[in-house]
Amino acid sequence: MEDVKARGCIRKIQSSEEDQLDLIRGPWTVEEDFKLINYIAVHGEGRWNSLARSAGLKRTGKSCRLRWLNYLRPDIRRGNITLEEQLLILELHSRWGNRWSKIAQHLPGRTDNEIKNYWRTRVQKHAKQLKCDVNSKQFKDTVRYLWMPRLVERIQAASVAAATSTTAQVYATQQVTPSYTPENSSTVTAASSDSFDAQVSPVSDLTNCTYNNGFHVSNNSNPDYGFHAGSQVDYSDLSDNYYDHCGDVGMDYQTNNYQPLLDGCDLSDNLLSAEDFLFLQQQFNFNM
DNA sequence: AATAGCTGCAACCGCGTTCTC
DNA sequence: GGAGAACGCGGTTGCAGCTAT
Repeated sequence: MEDVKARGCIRKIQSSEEDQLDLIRGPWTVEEDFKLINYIAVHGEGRWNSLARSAGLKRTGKSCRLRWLNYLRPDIRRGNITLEEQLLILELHSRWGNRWSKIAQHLPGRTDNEIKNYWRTRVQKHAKQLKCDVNSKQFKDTVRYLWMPRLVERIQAASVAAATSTTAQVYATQQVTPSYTPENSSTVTAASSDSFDAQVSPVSDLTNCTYNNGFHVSNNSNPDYGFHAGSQVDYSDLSDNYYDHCGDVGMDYQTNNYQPLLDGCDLSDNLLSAEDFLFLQQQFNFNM
């Protein structure tokens, strides 16, 4: 557990009403965490204002809820955002925009706050480096036609590497079904009524796509999407939605199909090489 | 070694929506 | 049906730790 006491001072809420209650704000202490965890273990969550009082916490209900949901919940998945998660975030954000909570529903163990922070600190950083607006069509195209294919490449590479080393042993000893084979790539239907959820195909569809030189996007059985190796990118000639052809991105979280790819993958953040950036900057300057 | 600038992320805030009485 | 409370979401802030100079 993080030593929250190490962070900043604890301040009192200024408003008179809350001042009377002697409410605390700022970083949570270990003691407060224990109080909250223990109380929820016995009484369950919800009714946060009364929960805060009953648990003896001098916090607002909001603060307790946030602490629980974003940090203390037992199913919180900590650590770096994996390549698969990055891919999913990019895809879902392209569909839903800043609907962080909705996006988080598709990344078990990740909170909306974490995804939001990831977007602001990593994705927006790339947009800034490219000197373009994160909401611009050009940047969205970059994400879709360069960044996402790069991620797919790296997922494939990690998958291959894992398969040739320890994965076989894991499969043999744990009887884990190998992931993303055509045979087991059955469609998963999720509970939500959103169009995305209606048919969530496994990532095998996605990784069937081939990428040449980072800019050529093609598919064994699908039409070309506008990028060609050695040629300039023609943004005006792009398909409206590459994934309409390449298959909906989606991870099968409900089976073992997902977990093998999560293990041992490269977690570094260098998604776009210097060459990529130079190329893209030239593209942006050309189009401005 | 000092420090200025940057990064990542936990926590807060405001506001719209949903729930409860 | 209405009012107030509670909840949930997206945007923003503040600060510890890291990096560059």
